[in-house]
Amino acid sequence: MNEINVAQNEPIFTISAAAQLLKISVHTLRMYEREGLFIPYKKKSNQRLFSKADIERIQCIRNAINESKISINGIKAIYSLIPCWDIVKCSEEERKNCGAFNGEHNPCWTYDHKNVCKERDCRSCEVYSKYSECCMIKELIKSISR
Amino acid sequence: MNEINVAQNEPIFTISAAAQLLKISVHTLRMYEREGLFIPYKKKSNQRLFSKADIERIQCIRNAINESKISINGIKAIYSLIPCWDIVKCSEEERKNCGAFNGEHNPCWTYDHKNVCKERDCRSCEVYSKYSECCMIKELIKSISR
DNA sequence: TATAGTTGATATTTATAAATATCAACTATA
DNA sequence: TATAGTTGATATTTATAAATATCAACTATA
Repeated sequence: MNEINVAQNEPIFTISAAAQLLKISVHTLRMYEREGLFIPYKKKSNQRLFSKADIERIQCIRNAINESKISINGIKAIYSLIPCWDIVKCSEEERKNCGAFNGEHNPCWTYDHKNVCKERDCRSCEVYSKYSECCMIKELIKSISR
Repeated sequence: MNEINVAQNEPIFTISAAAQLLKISVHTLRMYEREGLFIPYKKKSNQRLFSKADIERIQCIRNAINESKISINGIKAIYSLIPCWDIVKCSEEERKNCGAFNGEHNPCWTYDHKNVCKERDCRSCEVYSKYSECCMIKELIKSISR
């Protein structure tokens, strides 16, 4: 009953398995990672592992690129609009010196964090994991404007 | 004193003048318009006219495409995240049937409006005119999350 | 310990978005 | 009323982002 039902965030797929599931090459996957579109789990040996949630996230990135014709830099710019400050509740002072808060080209998880985010693991941070789909970002903006 | 200082929103430049100022072709300008990136003023004869504000707006679009490498569809997706509903203060009911509120691919001003926006002229609407620069959109998201 | 898979880095190819060109019909302005 | 500019529509070119290929060194696993 639970050999099939693996937890959504359990890193179980190797890069080649992930590539097969997504029908793309391992090179493409590494390129997306280098661009900061996702953060895979890494073993001590530096080998990447992907969870089901990772696969879904990357599928969403694929759709944005191939169907919606949004360039990789466009996706990064959209990710940079996620109101992370509202989710992690960082201080005024912290925001002043935060590249993520002040930038508009890169997702927050691509920055070296000094503040409240330093202790956080971006991969399990709500900013990264919950709002991975483009449609979720607009929903988030809607929810904070209530 | 005021022959030089023309109002920012006065439509004074023909398409060829605008193209010269922006160092692009009139074809490219018409393409951007067809994509819904901007709305020029139109004379009764259907001829376009551009204001200084229009030129600035299009310069910002150019930078996004050429410097930031964001595709046209990427820019459209970013524009679609502008919380117009929070600016025009439309009702719950109106939001339910609004393509702009529910979509995530196109700027609100590219939709046929039925609601509160029907009476509004998008070109002079704050949603369109005030948040034309990409950096302003993040600022807007910040301001509504206070 | 041998084989299959992984790492990052760089170089090359390809797919296509963005830009340009061309057209005949229409409009502005001198 | 003649010329220069505009309109939209379609066809073509080009610039480059995205994808792929190749490499030697390293790691996993049977």
